[in-house]
Amino acid sequence: MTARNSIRLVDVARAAGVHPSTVSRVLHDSDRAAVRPETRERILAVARDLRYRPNVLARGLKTAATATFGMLVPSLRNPVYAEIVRGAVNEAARRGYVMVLAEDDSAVTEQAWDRLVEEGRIDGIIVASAAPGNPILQLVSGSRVPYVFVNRRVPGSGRNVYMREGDAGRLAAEHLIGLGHIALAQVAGPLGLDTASRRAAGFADAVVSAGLQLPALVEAPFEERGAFEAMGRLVQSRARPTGVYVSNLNQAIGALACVRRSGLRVPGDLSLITYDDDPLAEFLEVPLTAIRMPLGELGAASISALADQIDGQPARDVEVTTAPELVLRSSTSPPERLIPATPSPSSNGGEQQSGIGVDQQ
Amino acid sequence: MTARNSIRLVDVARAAGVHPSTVSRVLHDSDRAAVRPETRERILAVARDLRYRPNVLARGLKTAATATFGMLVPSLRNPVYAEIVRGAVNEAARRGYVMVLAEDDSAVTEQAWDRLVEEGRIDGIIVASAAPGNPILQLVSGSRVPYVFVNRRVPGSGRNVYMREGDAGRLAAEHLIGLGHIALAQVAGPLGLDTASRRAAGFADAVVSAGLQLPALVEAPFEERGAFEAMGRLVQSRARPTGVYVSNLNQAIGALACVRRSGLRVPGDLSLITYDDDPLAEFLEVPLTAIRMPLGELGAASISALADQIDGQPARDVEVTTAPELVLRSSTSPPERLIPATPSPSSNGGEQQSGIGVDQQ
DNA sequence: CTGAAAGCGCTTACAG
DNA sequence: CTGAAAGCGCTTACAG
Repeated sequence: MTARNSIRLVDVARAAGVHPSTVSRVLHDSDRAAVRPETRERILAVARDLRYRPNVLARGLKTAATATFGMLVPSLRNPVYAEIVRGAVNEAARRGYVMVLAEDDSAVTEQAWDRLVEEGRIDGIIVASAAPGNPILQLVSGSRVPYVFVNRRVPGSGRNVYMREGDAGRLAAEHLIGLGHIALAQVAGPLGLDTASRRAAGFADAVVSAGLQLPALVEAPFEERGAFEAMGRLVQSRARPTGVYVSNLNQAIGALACVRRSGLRVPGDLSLITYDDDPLAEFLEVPLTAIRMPLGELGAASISALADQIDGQPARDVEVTTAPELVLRSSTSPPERLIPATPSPSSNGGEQQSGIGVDQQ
Repeated sequence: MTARNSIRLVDVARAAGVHPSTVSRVLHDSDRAAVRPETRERILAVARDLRYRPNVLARGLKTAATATFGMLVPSLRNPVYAEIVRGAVNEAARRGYVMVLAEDDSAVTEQAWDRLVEEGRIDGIIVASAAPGNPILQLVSGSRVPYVFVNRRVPGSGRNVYMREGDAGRLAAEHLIGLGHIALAQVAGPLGLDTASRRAAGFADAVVSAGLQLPALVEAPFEERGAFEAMGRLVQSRARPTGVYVSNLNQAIGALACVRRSGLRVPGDLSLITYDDDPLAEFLEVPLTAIRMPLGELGAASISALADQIDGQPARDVEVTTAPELVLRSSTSPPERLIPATPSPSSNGGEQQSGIGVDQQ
């Protein structure tokens, strides 16, 4: 079903009155091909007229290159990965590559691997699904395909492409501290995940550096419900924080729901800042202050890193240095009270009028 | 960079002491291959031991088939497409196919087309980006690659794979009407889009069938801000509706923000039901009643339809008959007032206590 | 500067 | 039941 009935190299050669090898040469060796200018022009013109497109299968068979990259993502649904994928797909296209995508839910890792790598479909692979125990780690290191880990690093691999997650946490901490908060806490992601732990570490680091106490940390999966429950623990703790950093947007939505439910006001009683931004953050009942990350750039960088390896450069870590960006909205403000207190049992919604019972200093 | 240094067919043949063609035969013609059982077993065993994997490039070159499908989506970010893609990727994997994804933002349609189709990379293509004027429509119909339109239909193409969008609208209308609403309206998507128009038509149809007046309709892009504004028009209209159907989740979040801003309560003053469900809908300040669609199934069905074409069956429309499902949450309730009124100018948030100034009948 | 040949790793009639 | 040959559409030394 492929280009069987479309123009082949020989068609171009025939039409231009030259040997196929000559056509191949002008189509490839760009300038340094020893081909007479007029011949080259003629061939190029014919190829254009005929809308000739080389068959990548045939070329790949000969050159042992497919102009295809594979990418393994933990979840196609997660908008964060969608954005990384998009950056990667577009950069790949710019370089003449095409992307094959597979969801690596670990149950089918080996199958995806066989299909992409063992069947020789790809020139390199981007792994966004690294996690402790994921079989992909073995597969990839026991193979000869070029590869790169994106977003979630694998320590010691020397082929990580990642963002400044720590700086995101630091930025969040500095924002809250700058607002006057001293009782800080965070809802972290699963700390076994490289990204989650760096976000958390950066936040804690900046808080401690500012001379404040090590912030409380509750761990939760990267989704609404888990964060709802984790936030519940924070809100009911004796030393209830006034400023909380949440590790992704889904968590933030769950956390916000929890705060609302417990009758506290955001940001009056509790300031909330989240890692990850999205247009919808602006339209929530209290628009979320967020930290925007260069996700598309990250995806593009992973392609560049892979292409470098294929060009023969040794693999190396690459940090996307674009700084995390604070998107200021309404969920953070100076604390209205510095002395931690337990929440009132009343449940009066999350309205945003002036505060009641404020102990502002 | 491909399987150049991995085991080839000849390696298996050599190890099994047979001719390569024999190996190929047992690996392919499944049962009906005229091969002595013991030979076949021996070959199979060797192939397994050597972990032999056929090189798809070589096979594809010979058979003119790549075991790869292409897919064009309007936006990789949109969770709806993410879910369709996921369904497609998984079904493709089940059938031994791999998926190449490209974002069809129309500016690069031709480029993506060249890369996927003209270069002979794929056996068929799934188009999720159909829209009036999109150049893909010409490309696809002027070509010989098997293809299918998914989600957004192209009338008359005879190769649409789609869901019962109309039934979603009907379900929404019936739910609101069942609750006692008589003043209905809808925030529709861009009506030039097949999906948007079917959602809208189904809703209007059910409303009129119930003997009620044709519901007001405002059109908005499929995102928060546009819906926020469109909803504003509805809320300020003289005949303010008490029940509104919104055409996707992003719109619903924008619409909810608008209602909140105008000082109306959901569902007391205004019931809201949305097309599209997502875990986060449950965690909004008022959990959204939603209509869940079989998106993954839709993606899988598009792969099946394409595979059928490749098997030689004529192209045909296929409807995914799984019924839209009502996910009942808190944003819909019986109307507290049947006589439309203009909103009060006060802005007292969107709390959910008992109503004030109710004209219940 | 250009042509002729070999070969990438498969599959598939065709012999025998 | 199995082998030998040709060929898919390219690229790339090697001649000349």
